[in-house]
Amino acid sequence: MCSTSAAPQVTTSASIVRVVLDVPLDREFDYLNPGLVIKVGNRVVVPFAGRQLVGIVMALVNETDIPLPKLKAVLQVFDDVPLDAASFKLLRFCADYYHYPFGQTVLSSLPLRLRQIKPAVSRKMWLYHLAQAVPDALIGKRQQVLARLLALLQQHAECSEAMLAAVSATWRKALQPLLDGGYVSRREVIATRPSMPASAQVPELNDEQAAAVEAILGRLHGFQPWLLFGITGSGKTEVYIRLLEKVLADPQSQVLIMVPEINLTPQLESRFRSRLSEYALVTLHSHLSESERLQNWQAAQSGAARIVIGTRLSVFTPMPHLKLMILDEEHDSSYKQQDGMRYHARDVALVRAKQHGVPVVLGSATPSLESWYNATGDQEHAGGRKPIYRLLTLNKRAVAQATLPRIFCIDTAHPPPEAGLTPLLKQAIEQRLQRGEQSLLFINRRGYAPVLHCSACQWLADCRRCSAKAVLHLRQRVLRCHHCGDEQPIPLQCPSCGNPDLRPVGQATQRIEETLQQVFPQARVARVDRDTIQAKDALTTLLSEVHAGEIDILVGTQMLAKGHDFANLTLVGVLDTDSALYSPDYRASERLFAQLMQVAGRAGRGEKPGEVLIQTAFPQHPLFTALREQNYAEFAQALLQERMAMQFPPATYIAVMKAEATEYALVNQFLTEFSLAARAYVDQHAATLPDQPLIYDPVRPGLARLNRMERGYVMMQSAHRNALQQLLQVAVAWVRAHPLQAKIRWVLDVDALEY
DNA sequence: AGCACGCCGACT
DNA sequence: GTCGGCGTGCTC
Repeated sequence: MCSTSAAPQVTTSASIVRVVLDVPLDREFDYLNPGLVIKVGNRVVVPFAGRQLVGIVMALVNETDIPLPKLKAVLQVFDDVPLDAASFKLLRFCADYYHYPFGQTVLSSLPLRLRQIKPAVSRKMWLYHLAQAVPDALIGKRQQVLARLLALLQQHAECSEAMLAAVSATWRKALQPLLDGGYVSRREVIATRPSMPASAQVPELNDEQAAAVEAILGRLHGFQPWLLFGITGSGKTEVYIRLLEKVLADPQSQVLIMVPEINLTPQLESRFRSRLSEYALVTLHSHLSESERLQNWQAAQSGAARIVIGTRLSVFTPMPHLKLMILDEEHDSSYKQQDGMRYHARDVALVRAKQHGVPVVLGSATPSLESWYNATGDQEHAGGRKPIYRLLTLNKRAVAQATLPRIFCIDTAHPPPEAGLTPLLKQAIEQRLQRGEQSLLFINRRGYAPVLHCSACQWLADCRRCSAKAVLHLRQRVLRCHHCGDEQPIPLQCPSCGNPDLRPVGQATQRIEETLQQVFPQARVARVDRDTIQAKDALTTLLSEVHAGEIDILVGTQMLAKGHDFANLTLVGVLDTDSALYSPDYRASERLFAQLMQVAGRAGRGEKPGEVLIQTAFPQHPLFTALREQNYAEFAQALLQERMAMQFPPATYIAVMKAEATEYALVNQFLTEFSLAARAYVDQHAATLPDQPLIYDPVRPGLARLNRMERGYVMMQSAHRNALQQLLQVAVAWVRAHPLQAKIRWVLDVDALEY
């Protein structure tokens, strides 16, 4: 059949299979079908450069440009079709927008089990029921097993596999004819973990919450982004629950809820489980085992799971009946993927909602400036941008008695703090101890002290692999780099001048914990940071101790900032955040404000009023003025004006070409050539581009060396997304063809948050 | 990204 | 004499 004649290469039937693979080559690969039954969307195993890979069939074709002798045959086909058309559309958009190879985009959206060659055995659970009366004639006299199965099905509305298996080990085989004949049907069930005892306590909505619910429910059909701007404790979760109750009442519906880090917000999951216990709920996050992940993913993909709660990756989970998306804590930077395809789950969610024609709710007490801009538009300039999102505001705390915490700054300039603590803060802690209330001290630095210093020659301990200081960890007796994890022994004397008097300088969690124990010997002090919370449920254990009142003072990093409700916690102390006030990173103050609002929200969640004391040398800083008034809107407006003036996002769109190598000279050469080529493109196409993107010279990031790699980047910026995208397409093609690209590591970060 | 093919140093 | 170092080049 196949001729050996020259081009054009044509075969007589659709015997060529076009496949995408998890390789950094942005194209499809053709294989011969050796006579297997293959459908578009199937997973196949194919030979590729001396190994075997799993690919996804994109098309079945008759012709190929590849010389026939080069074509290899598909080795194996799995009969599942994991991704639907809507998923491919979303993945295609992302591959284009983030300039990432389509094959890698597609494959990385699948659970690991579906990317592996061994067949993915899914452990689905089914419930069986009688669909219609079975004529007696169908049951043979000797079919005792079948008769007993039937009796069981008549007794019960639904039978689990375990019930049927109790009849006979051969139940599957016996039942099959009735399933085939349509007399018995089955439905998939999701193995739900025992939910919390259904707390029948349904809180009443206050007027703001009710208005928000009503507004969103009034526009359930069609694409509509909402920004739910609600202060901490204003009851955003209750709003979500009410929305879900309404949306899920339609049996043909699914809801996707995204959270920053699910293991840090177990309370959200359990509230959904107990309040919406009649709906199958699955979670998708990094703490699942691979088989759980596969099972949950498949439950979402089949439509059996009605509620999916997941981290950023879940934005790609196929959901055939998706009707609503919710993205909680939308400002959280963990929605941005920091390796591989550097997508932002919030932005992808918006695109997905638009493609599906469904609403998307972004919730936050401190929205990202991007979302704030989209929800409020450009208020400063006449004829400026109109809002794209609808803004809903929750200004009141949901628990009526709970009042907002009072926020004060303690000036560290006048009476300098002793071992990190000002007298005023110590007094406040003392008061709480006397009243039997709890305090939380927030310091965003783990370890004992951030630097080790030689008093004689001013030497400071550096990381050996990074351009960063090594952090002193006294308990483990090491100097550790928080960027690369490298550890080195603590020197007994200064390596530079031999002076044995090396001193820890500055404060970190371990040291504050030690100080507190000295100052308040009777207090029960606990520390929460990545070093103490290594065991899987250490955090849960500790939190329950806090709830039980077994802890008086908590010291911790931002781990403590998120979503925990401590009714008896009435004091939050914030130590040493000044470095973020004058950081060169223009996003630092936005992040600091969000972080401080979040920790402040930990105080006074119950009926007792809370107090927040912030130690700072700059109490007059506008950030603190806005924080004291808890006026995010005003602060955001001021920041936004600044960004407009500086032409930083969200006033403009940016993309960053990042490169690293062991020699900076290589990085510099590559990036210099890159910026020249990019500028040449922009100059040549000035007439046709909607805007001339700005291309900066190569510069080094704040952390110039990381893990022995010298780093650099080129920033590209434009007020027009399309202009930037057109440039990026050419720029990436240029890089892929460049001889240096194999010698260095490069990545394009579209809408980069950090560089 | 991997893996193979390919030419130069210290080892059973 | 080989085992293996990782340089460059390709993958249907």
